[in-house]
Amino acid sequence: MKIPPDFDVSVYELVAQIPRGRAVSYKQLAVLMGFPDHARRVGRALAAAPQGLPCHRVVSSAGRTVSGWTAQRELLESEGVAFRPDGSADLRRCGWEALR
DNA sequence: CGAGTGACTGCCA
DNA sequence: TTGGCAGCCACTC
Repeated sequence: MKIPPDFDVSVYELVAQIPRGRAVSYKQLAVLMGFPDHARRVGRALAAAPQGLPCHRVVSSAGRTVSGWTAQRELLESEGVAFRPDGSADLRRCGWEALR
């Protein structure tokens, strides 16, 4: 499956829909948008994401915050996202579309 | 044009 | 449970 030119845009729109107090993994985003094998591509898209996008709500599948961005955890916590003692986001409780 | 790198994942020891 | 390793894709050197 090829990557459409509006792939990045789809990522942005999806991220913009993440409700406050929720977190999503790159893999989750890739799956929701129909590209389960392009989590890495999603990460690259977010690296170039425009300001104003709540990209801090996106973490790795293990719940790890973005490399080199320690403040991301603070932001999520201030929104009500639960974190584990090891410093990973609790996607089981605060995962978007994966909450149940 | 080949090699290296990264906001990733999943499998195996 | 934790750490190492191999696929993957796009971009830069």
